[in-house]
Amino acid sequence: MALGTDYSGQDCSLAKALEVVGERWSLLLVRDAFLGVTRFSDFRRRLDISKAVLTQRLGSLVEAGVLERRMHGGHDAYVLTPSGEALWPAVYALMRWGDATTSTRGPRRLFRHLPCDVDVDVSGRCPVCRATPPAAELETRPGPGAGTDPPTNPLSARLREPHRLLAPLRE
Amino acid sequence: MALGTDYSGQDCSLAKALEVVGERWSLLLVRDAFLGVTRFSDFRRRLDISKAVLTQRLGSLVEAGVLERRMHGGHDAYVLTPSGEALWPAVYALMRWGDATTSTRGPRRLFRHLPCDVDVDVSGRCPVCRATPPAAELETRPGPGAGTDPPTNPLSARLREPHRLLAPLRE
DNA sequence: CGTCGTGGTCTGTTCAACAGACCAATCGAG
DNA sequence: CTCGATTGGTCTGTTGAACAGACCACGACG
Repeated sequence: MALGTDYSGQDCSLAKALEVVGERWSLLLVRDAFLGVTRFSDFRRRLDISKAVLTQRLGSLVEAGVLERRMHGGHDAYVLTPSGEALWPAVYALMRWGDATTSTRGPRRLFRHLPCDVDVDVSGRCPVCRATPPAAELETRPGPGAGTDPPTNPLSARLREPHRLLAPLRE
Repeated sequence: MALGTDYSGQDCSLAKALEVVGERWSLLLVRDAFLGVTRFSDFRRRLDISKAVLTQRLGSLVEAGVLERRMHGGHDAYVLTPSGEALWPAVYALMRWGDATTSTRGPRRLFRHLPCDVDVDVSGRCPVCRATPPAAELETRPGPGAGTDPPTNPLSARLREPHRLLAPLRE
């Protein structure tokens, strides 16, 4: 999308947002970052994306301030910045719409507000404390709409187990 | 994006959603549909998109059940279906993220909950009735972050005036 | 020392988006 | 009725992004 990525001349917040996260793969990378994926090769395993494009996407997300790249011994780690974490409501809303339109058995993934120990509602709000919790306070687990096939790789298996959002899966 | 539009093999609601609205232009078309745009030529005027691609995008949104095409005398009208209207929380969340990351003077557009006569908050909720109102109950107007240049065409000028979402601008 | 995993770059190909020409149907003005 | 403008497209040639896959440098491990 990159050439056209500049929806220039548009005085619109949505267009600005899409210039950053509207390209192919971008939001799926952000989603996996919320789930705890941090490494180049792990993003690749999850997404079946070409290396060149992954390099480019991670680079542009870093440049846009959505991800931060941390050198970490032998390997790198890409983690969400506060600005990237602020994408959570948008990611959640799109997931719920995807569930509503394509799943007959309910959400594929559920999110529990850890301090209150309840699942958030369809608008992302905690029914107990009535707040819209940030991703860091949520734990995710498969929902009734989740697929039944065995995961294709150990990484995806780990991502299916209940775990806190934003917690890196590897040190 | 269309070839790759099938994020196939992904058991993920976000991927399903992006297969429908993740292509270039799609969400901007949906945004304009919320603002009341219904006609082929009006989408074109707003978006500076090639005719062939617009034809294709409108077609795939209709096929996906997001838009409905109504023959209407000499011209056609594309209007949001209930499923399309359900995209409002996602569109709103992305707009707010776009504002937060690219606007220094606040939101470019504000949304008022008509029954309660108050602006909705950053999470899309009405501070009075505490509900997350559907788009049909909202009125929009320019916010403090809106651009100051004069609109490039009469259509965009009309879209700047306060008006109810989903209300067609033309009969 | 060989080999595996990591994190890339480079090359050739394919396919979607683009600009712009063209066109049939309809509508309003004269 | 005729003329021109508008609407809602289709078609063609070009460009550029995504893709598959080869290659490579570095470090860890056995």
